[in-house]
Amino acid sequence: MTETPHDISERAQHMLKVLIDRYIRDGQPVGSRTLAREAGLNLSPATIRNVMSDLEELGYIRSPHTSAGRVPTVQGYRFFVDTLLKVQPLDTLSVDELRAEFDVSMAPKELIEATSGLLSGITHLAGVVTLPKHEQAIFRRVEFLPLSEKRVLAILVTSKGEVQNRIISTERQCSNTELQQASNFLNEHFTGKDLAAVRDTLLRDMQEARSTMNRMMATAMQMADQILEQNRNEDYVIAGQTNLMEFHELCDIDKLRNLFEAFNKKREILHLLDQCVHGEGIQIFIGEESGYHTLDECSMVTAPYQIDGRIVGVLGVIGPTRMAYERVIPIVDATARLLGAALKQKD
Amino acid sequence: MTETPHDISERAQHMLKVLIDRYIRDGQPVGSRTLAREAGLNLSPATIRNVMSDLEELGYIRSPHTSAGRVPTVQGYRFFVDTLLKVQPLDTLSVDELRAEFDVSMAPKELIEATSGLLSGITHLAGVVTLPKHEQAIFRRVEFLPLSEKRVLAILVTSKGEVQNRIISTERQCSNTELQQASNFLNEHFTGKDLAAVRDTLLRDMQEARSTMNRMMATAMQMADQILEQNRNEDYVIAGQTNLMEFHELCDIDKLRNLFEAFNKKREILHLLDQCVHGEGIQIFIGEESGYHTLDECSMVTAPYQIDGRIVGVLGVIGPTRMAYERVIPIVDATARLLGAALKQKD
DNA sequence: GCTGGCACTCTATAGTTGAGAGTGCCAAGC
DNA sequence: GCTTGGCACTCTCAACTATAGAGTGCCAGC
Repeated sequence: MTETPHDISERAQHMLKVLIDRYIRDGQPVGSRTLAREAGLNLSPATIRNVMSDLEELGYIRSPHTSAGRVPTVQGYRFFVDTLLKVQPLDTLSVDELRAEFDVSMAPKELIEATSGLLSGITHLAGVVTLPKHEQAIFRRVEFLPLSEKRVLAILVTSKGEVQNRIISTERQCSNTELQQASNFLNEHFTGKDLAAVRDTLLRDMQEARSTMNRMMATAMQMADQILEQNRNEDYVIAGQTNLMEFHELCDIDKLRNLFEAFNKKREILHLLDQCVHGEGIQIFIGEESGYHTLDECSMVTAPYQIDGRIVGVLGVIGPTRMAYERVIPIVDATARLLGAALKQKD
Repeated sequence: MTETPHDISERAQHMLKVLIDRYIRDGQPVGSRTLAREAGLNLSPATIRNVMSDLEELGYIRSPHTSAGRVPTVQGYRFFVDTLLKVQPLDTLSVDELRAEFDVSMAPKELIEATSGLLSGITHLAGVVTLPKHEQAIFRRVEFLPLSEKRVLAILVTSKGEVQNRIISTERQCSNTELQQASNFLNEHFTGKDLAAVRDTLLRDMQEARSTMNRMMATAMQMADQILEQNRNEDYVIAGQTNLMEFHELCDIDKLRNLFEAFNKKREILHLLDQCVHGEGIQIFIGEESGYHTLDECSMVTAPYQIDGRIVGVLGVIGPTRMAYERVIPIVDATARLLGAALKQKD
C-alpha cells in the first residue's frame, strides 16, 4: 500500500472514494448512515460522521445544508480523479467494438462528426472533437474555376484527402487560361510541400518579385494565401448537447441556455480545448477550474489525438461535474487513439 | 370593408385580432377588462365578455381555467393568420439592410448557414434553411485523386460553384493514369450537362456497353454515380435554437429536449419543410397542424427560395405558436428572395 | 343590445405544520 | 484513544390552509 499522502488517512481516502462513487451514481447527497453501509468497514454512522467532518474541514466535501448528506467539492473531485481513481484501459473487446464504429471510408470531416456522435452516444454526455490542425498538411493540388466576372472558385486538396473550397473575389476579371496557368504553376512548384511552407514561400515570393511579377501570379498567390488563411481557422464539432438536459443539476433553464450558447459561440470552449492540446494525455477540467462561469457545474475530459505521433487535435466530453469519470476516461482515451488511427489511413 | 365571412361579426373579428395581438405581445391570457381597454370600441367589459363567449363557442379562443383570460386556439391563430392579418412587405430600407447581410463572396454552404443565423438573429426564433436541391445543377468538372491502395478521392464541381467531395472505395487499385483517363472522359462528355441527365446517361451506358466496357470506365461511372447518389441527400441548417429557451411556454425541460432532439434527428422537420416546397409562397404550420407532437406548441413560417424561378429550397423560422407572425412573415419572405438572388450569382 | 352588479370559481401566494433526514456533540465503553 | 449509542438540534420538503385577486357568467335594468 502507498503511504498516506498529505494529512488524510488511508481510511478517510477510502471513505471519500466511496462517497464520491455513490454520489456519482445517484446524485443525492450522501449521509453518514448510507456511507456506513456502503463503505464495508463495519463502522458506526457516528464514526463516519467524525471522518466526514475531517474531510469537510479539508475542503473535499461539503453539505448543501445542515441536514443533508455531503457532496464532493471541486477539490474533492480533483483528489478523486488524481489519486483515488485507478483508471484501467478499456479491455480489448470493448476497443474492438469501438473500432468497428470507425468507418474509414468516411471523409475526414464526416469522421470527426461521427466521432463526436460516438462519444456522446456511449457516454450519454456531450461529445466534442476539434477539427484536425493541418499546419503539417501537404499541398496536393489546387484548381481555379471561374464563376462570374470577378469571382473565382478555388479548390485546394491536401494529402489527407481533405478538400477545401472557397469563392474568391478578384480585383479584375481573370481569363480562363490565366487561371489555368496559375494553378499549373502552383501545382508544379508546390505539390508535396508542407502547406505552411508553401504559404511562407508564397509570401516571400510576392515581396521579392513584386516588380516583375505579372498579374496572373499575383492573383494566384493571393488566392492560395486566402485558402491557407482559412486553413488556420479552428473549429470543433459538438454532439449530444441534449444529453446534458437529463442531469437535474443542469436543469435550470438559464444555466442550460448559457451553456448551449457557449457551445454555439465556440470561443471559450475552443480556448479550453486548445489548452488540452499542449498537455500530454488525458486532461480533466472540473467545475470552476475551467475559469469560465458557464462551465461552473460542468467537467470536461479530453485527450489529444495524433497522426504519426503528432498531435493534431483534441476530443473529449463535456458533462456535469458529477460524471462517471472512471468509465468516461478510458473511453475518451481509446477514442482518441482510434480517431488518430482512422485519420492516418487517409494519407 | 369586406363582408363578414362565416358566422363571425366584423366586431368579433376585430376583437379577436386585438386579443391575439395582445397575447402575442405579452403571453398572458387576455381578460375582458384588458380587451375593453385595448379594443378602442368604448364597450364595457360585460359586452366584451359576451363576444368572447361567442368566440370561445366557435373555437377561436379558450380559457386555460375559469378565472383566467382567454388565449387563442390553433384555430384562432389560423383565422388570424389567414384573414385577419394584413401582412405588408418589408419596406425598401429594411430590405436593403437585410441585403447588406448577404455576402456574395461566400460559398453556397456558408451562405446557407449565414442565412439561417440571420433569420434567427432578426426574429429571435430558430432559423432553418434547407440546402438547395441540385437536381438541376450543371455538371462542371470531376477530378479523381488516389489516396491509398483502394481508395480514391472524388471531387465534383457543379456550375453553382458547389464542391462535393467523397472518398470512394474501389474494388481494386486504380492507377494514376487510369483515374486521369476516367476524369477526362467524364469532363469531355458531360461538362455543361444537367446532373440528373448525366446520371441517367451513365447508367444507360453501363447497361449497353457492359461487354466491351473496360474496367476503367466502369470505375469512373461507379464513382460518378456515387457522387450523384450523395447529391440526393437532403439536409438543412438550423440556428438559434437557444432562442427558443426564452419562451416560458416552452420552458419545460422535457418539451425542450424533445424539440431539440427532433432538430437533431432532422427527419420530421425535413419532412415538414419538404411539404413547404410544393406550396407556393409563405407556408405556415401552427401548433398541432404539423402533425408532429414535438412541435405541438410551435409554429413554423416558411418560404421556398428559388433560383431562376425554380424552387430549390425552403427557409423559415420555428418558434412558439405565440410568435409575432406579422413581423416574422415579411422577414421570411424577403429573406427567401434575397437568398435566391445571392445564390443565383454563383452561376 | 349594452351595462353594472353580484355571486362564483379558480389560481397563485404566503404561511403553517409535521415528518424525515442528517448532523454535532457528549458521555460511556472497549 | 478510538468507537459508539443517545439525544437535541437544524433544515428541507411536502401537504395543507387561508387569503387576495382576477376573471367569468348571468341577470335585471336601461
